[in-house]
This record gives sequence, structure tokens and C-alpha cells, in this order.
Amino acid sequence: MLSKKKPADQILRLNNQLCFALYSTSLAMTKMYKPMLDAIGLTYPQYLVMLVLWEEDGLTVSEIGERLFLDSGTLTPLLKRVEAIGLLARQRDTEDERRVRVKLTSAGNSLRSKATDIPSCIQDITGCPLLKLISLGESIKTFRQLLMR
Amino acid sequence: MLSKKKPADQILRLNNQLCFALYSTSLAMTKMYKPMLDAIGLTYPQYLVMLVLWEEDGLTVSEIGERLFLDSGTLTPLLKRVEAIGLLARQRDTEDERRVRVKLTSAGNSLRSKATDIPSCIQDITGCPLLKLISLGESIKTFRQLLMR
DNA sequence: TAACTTTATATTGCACACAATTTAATTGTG
DNA sequence: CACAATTAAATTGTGTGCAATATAAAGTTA
Repeated sequence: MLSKKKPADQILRLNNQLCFALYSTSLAMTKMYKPMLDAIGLTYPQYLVMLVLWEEDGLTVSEIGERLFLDSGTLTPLLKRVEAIGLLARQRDTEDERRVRVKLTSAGNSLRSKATDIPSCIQDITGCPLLKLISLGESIKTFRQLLMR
Repeated sequence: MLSKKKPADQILRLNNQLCFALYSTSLAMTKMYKPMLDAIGLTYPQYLVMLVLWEEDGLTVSEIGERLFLDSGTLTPLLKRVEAIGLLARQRDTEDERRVRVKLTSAGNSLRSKATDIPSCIQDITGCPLLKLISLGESIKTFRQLLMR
């Protein structure tokens, strides 16, 4: 009968599985997106910000951060770059001068139609059935909830 | 009856699911690891390099890169930092001077025992059954294979 | 209302990721 | 053997992530 405790080798390999699987697959996903995002002039995190604003425009920096789980140290310079390419405008909230509201420009709104084609490419490239992709996404999000408790 | 084509809203939200689930969960995982890795003085990518070397010591930079899916632009400075804290040594291969072999120091080897405790913390923190974690890891790795074809 | 606390964003510094280029060593070819 | 082509790392430059700190506005309290 085998020992109940696994040797360090196995434990460290097991560890390898989930955390490294997430890490490496996330990077691989970003690489797969890159050619498509290059075509519309965005990086992946910038694309995420646009997705958020396409869902709800005029959010503050921290509201965007809540949705993407990113803080101002990441978002402020990122938003400035997206502003520099003309897709959004940042302006202090007149109600509360501490807040900065982020609004899409017309160019930012127009870009949405070009981005619509991107998602289906995951299916094309991976050949993975839609339901499988959805199911995997749900499992990962459930796990994220557990991690962030 | 509903239209077969989903509106852009839904498509862009769906897209949100898998790619953003991976991205945000990977970052959440790294944050969860941070206190444990701080205790042994490593960042998460540095920890990955140590995992690789604990499995097989004396690899070249590109061999480490193949296992982690990282290139020299990422690894060279990272390895220099880990070398600076005394866990490994980088030396040109005498057979082929283009290659740099990375070998653990005794401190690097000793650290292994301290790292053994880390993996089980995922189970403790998430309260997720081991088999579920393994299964999720396998699904993600399968998907990674499809992405990297 | 002046002093203190909290809140929202910005800044700074460090460590990745990665594309693109450079440097140096090795291999392949005539 | 000379020389072009290939290979392995290193370097450079840009863009994240994030901790820690700074700044400034709003809210709170004595």
C-alpha cells in the first residue's frame, strides 16, 4: 500500500498543475489575442477596459477597477494611453473632484463593432465547442470567488 | 423565438467570460501566493523557475523557457535577480559557449523543503477538494494545448 | 470652523512579459 | 578554410501589475 503523504516531488508537481496552468494559459490566451488586438491598436488590458466601457460608459476609475480587479496604479497610466490614442476622455467629476470619470469618444464607441468579431475567434482557433468554453469559464470564475474570499 | 445571432452585448460579455476569467483568476492566484512567497523571498515567476530547477537542475536558459513558456527577455533579468539573492548560479556551458547553464546553490536546494508547504495552502484557503483542483487544472491545460497549436 | 480622518486618484519604484534588435558562438557550405 | 546562416542569450523599449507613498478633495468631529 502506498504512503498517504506524497513525496515533495509530487506535491510540487501537483502545485505546478493548477497555479501554473492558470498562469501559462492566461499568457497563452493573451498571445492568441495579440494579432487581433494589434489590428485595432489595443493591448489586452486596454481591450478589457474598452469592454467595460462598452457595457457601461462614464464610470469612474475605481468602478472600472472593481470590475477588472485592478487598482489605480495600473489603470491610471493605462487610461492615459488609451486617452492618447483618442478612444476615451478622462475628466474630473464636477460633483466630487476626487473622482475621474472615463467616457468613450465617438472613436471609442465606433471601435466596438470591430471588436465584435474577436470572441468567436477563440472557437475557431481552439476548435472548442461553445458550451465547453462557457463551462470552463464558469469553473474558473467559481474558483476565483473562492480565492478572493 | 429568439434570434440565432446574439447581439454584440452578449457576444462581448461571453468573450469576457473565458479570457477574462483566466486573466483575473491568474492574477488572483498570484495575489494569494504572495504572502507565502514573500516569506521565502521569491516572486511568483521566480518560484516557478525554482520549481523547474528542483525537478531538474542544471538546465539552460532556453530549456527553462520551454518548460515555463517564457523567453530570454523575461528570464535573463529574472535569473540574475535570483542569482543575486544566492539561490542559483549562471555559468556559460563549456561545450557550447552560447548556452548558459543554471544550477542551484546549496541555499537554492535547501529552500525546497520550505516550499513544500505552499501547495496545500490552495486547498486550505479555497476549501476546494483536491480532485476538483486537479480536474480544473487538467481542463485548463487541455485548453492551453488547443491555444498553442 | 479648524483639525482630523477618510476617500479617490496619481506617482514612484520594482518585477515581470514580450517584440525587436544585438552580440557572440556554432554550424553549414562551397 | 572563408563566410554566410543559424542559434542562444542578452539588451532595449513599451506596457502592464502592484505595493507604498503622495496629493488633494470631501466628510467628520470637537
